[in-house]
Amino acid sequence: MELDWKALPSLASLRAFELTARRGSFAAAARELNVTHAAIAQRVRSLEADLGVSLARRAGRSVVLTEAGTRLAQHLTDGFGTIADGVQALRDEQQDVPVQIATTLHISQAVVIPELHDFWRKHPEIQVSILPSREAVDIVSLGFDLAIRATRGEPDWPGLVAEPLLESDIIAVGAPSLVGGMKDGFDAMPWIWSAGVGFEENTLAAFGLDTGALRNVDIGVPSMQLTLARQGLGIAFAAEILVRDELASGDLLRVPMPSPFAVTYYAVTPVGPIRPQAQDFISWLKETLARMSVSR
Amino acid sequence: MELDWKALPSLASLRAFELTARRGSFAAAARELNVTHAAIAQRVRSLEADLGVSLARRAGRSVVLTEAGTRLAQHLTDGFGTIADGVQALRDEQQDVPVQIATTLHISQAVVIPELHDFWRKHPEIQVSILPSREAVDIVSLGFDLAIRATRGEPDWPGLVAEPLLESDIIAVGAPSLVGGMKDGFDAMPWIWSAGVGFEENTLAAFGLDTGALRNVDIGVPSMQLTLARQGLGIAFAAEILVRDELASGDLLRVPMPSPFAVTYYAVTPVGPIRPQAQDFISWLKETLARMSVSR
DNA sequence: TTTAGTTGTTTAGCATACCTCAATAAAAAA
DNA sequence: TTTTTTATTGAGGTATGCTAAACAACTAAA
Repeated sequence: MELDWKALPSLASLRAFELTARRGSFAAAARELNVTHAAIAQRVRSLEADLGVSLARRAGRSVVLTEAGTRLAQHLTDGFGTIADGVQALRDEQQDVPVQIATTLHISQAVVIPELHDFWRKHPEIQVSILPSREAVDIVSLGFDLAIRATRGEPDWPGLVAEPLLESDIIAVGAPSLVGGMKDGFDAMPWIWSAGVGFEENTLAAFGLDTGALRNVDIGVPSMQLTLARQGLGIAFAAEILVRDELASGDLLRVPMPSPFAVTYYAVTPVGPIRPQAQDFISWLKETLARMSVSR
Repeated sequence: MELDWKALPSLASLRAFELTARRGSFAAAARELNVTHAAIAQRVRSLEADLGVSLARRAGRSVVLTEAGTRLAQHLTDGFGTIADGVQALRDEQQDVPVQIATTLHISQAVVIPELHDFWRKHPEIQVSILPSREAVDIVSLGFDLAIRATRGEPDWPGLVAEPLLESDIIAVGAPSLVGGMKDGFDAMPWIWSAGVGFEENTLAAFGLDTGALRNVDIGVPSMQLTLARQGLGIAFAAEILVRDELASGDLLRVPMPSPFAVTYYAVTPVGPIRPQAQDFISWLKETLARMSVSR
């Protein structure tokens, strides 16, 4: 005989009775389900009425199952136990898999890694795996839980969901030896950028610079740009949040040019459900960045 | 590990997903649960969000389970199957037990038995067992499902629940040879009743008769009273509903005295749940008696 | 015995989990 | 192509199941 849902009483009633049977009283079951004992009593009575069988007799202060009730409770405990096992297995097997995060080297070094100890303190059971990569990878087919990406304006990543984390100005920075004391004339200095990369050329244009006439230090590897700037080889631009520490320490100086625009950092996830661990990480990241943001 | 209810997602969501898994589409599951397919889609998505795992992917016109979904569905089908088996076993074992009805000979002969074919036509699977008894028996300790009892005024049977079925006037009847043509002087006729039975003496008093001066035919067995009346041995009183057929056929004539009061028939059940079969019988009885009542 | 604490019962009223409705999109069948 | 079936989404409604509160019944401690 195949499972027929129409023949089953309300699942809430079955749940209430199952726990009552194991705990021996309505009150105990109620505490465990976070409801009042009146609710449990109602469900059990409704189940009795539905089945037309007395399941529990009130014996003084607690309840005693009838013979029929005992047999039913056994089936319920077995059945719900199987269900709980299946759910638990699904949850367990994800517990071990680390949260896989794709992001750029800059973001991970400047923002995520320095604060990670705080996350591990709050969620010691969650493994985190960060993969820094040069360009945006396909997190869906590679099985990543999320990426941290920045973009100017509205995000447009098809098949992905973007949740805003933080907004940060794009600023120009250079080594103190290069920038110190200067007020203008920065278009005569060497700028560190990659020719042919649309975003970088657009950014320079937004600074009011002519990419054609500019002296260009092209290292080809974006992750090295700030390193070069720190060594005084030229002026680079970056999101303020990424260089804040170096500005504070004096390793870099801000070039006195107004920020042409800001970029927004997003937590990007595949459409569909998000693993609880990944959700925990995103929530933590959002809080952390918000805290960093106000302390600017 | 013991079953922990707090770790389980909503049971409605699990139910929706289980049936979706077996039927292969939201729409099919929705039809079987008598809900819209939008409801199913919502439940499944909520389950996915809760677990943080994709369970079903859209594959063209229907849905295909993911690997995780397949495993979960197996547990769910097993678990809910066990539960359904337990419930079904409880229902089956009552199916065979007949509905046990305690009532008086009069009521069963005049009201229940003549209409029983109609009940069997509507509920061929329900067994009915009628026990006619002289006085009210303890239906709780004897395990009866219900009794049919009449009383004047408000019912008062402790430990029992009484549902009104029908009201019927108490009238006086006699054989045509005895009553035919007479207009009054019935207090001079022999009356059939049992001395010492409170209800019968009160009834006579209500008719305006003096039990002390009345000629008394006391047969001792209430079930024989109407038989004696039919044979012309005296005048008896009874509820109108019980003698209607004999009045119609002319076997009995109504004595032209106004009815002093009416009695109400009740379906009486033990407190607590009522077996579905017994409930079916009571519902049928109520309808049947209501139909008989209006055709008076 | 009295008193205090725990538990079950009942009712009315309320809240929210779950559903319907309606409009859209997309795939398969006709 | 048009028609039919199915999934998706968001807004809004409602029935199930809950809370609240007052009571009754029992137990155990004072």
